[in-house]
Amino acid sequence: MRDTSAIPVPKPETLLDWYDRHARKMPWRVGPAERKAGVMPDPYRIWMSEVMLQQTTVAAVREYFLKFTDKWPRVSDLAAAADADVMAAWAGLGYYARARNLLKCARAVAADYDGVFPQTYADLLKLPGVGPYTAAAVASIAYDEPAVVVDGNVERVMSRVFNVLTPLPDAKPELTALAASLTPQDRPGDYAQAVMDLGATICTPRNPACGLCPWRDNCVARLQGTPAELPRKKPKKVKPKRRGIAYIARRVDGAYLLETRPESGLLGGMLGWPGSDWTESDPTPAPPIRAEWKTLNAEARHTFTHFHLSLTVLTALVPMERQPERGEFIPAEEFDPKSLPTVMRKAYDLTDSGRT
DNA sequence: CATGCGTGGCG
DNA sequence: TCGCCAAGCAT
Repeated sequence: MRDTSAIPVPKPETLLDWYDRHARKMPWRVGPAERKAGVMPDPYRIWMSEVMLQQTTVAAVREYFLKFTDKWPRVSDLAAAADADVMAAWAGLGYYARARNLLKCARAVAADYDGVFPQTYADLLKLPGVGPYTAAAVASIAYDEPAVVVDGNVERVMSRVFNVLTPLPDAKPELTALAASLTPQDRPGDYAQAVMDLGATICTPRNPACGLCPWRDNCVARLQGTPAELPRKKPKKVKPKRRGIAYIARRVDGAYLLETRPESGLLGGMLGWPGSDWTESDPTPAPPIRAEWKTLNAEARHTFTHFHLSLTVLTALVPMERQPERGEFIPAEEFDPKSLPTVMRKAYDLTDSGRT
């Protein structure tokens, strides 16, 4: 193996210089030039963006961020919102516990902190839906506290620069310590965003653009010729296949029979079609209302984090006076398929109404 | 502490 | 078509 002991440890200043020239523009971001001029970001908007960005791409977050901050410009506005409105606005973004915690957090800030976000890592960490990453990101970006920000980008950059061969998640403490060793006292917020920009645009999972990297002469994995092999990860489990039945009942006045799912668990708190459990064996029929159910030809296919789902969709037209055993009828003018989680919208899209 | 928890894009 | 992946958190 090549002797890498002579490779200099990377300097945060080098990355910050790169960030000054290449920072990506985002709706929630205060750019490096503005930031140097003394402009501070709105903690509410930083927190909102960070929660949305948890395990989610910038491209997907953009429109949701604009929608949320337009509807609810301040944390007090969000705190006063109805649960169903927030869940409906979040529909399609995934990981719905984030939306429930977002609202809980806004209400906690309004009630316990007089509508002003706490300003330290330690206090931020107490908020619902705010873990080590988000607390550090808000503390550093919104308040310039030199907190140690460790997300997937940072893990990837650190594992390559320092050639960490331990697979994740075991490597997490080591990578966190390495990240801490580089976190500067000066401009910690810009530095945190710089590492994430580097990971997103240069130090990418596949085909990293090492030639353009400001730390190219400090990266042990690059000097070894193996940056794309890092970080190593423990093998994942295979996703089982499950099946289920969804019942889409439309009343003659156009109202749809829907139900709000339980607060916890899969798609918790979201609106959905009544149906069977989703199981690996044959699903047990469970029609929510007496009707002449017709099975659609196509099935709705969807993959969740930990299983594949194939959903058989049944439809029926029911008379006004018929009472459902589960769920409630939502008037046609209040029904918007965009307020459904994606699997439920896919089922709707298979119906005659959904295709028109 | 391993597991549950979405979605869309990309190679 | 398919596995991997993206600014993680709660339990």
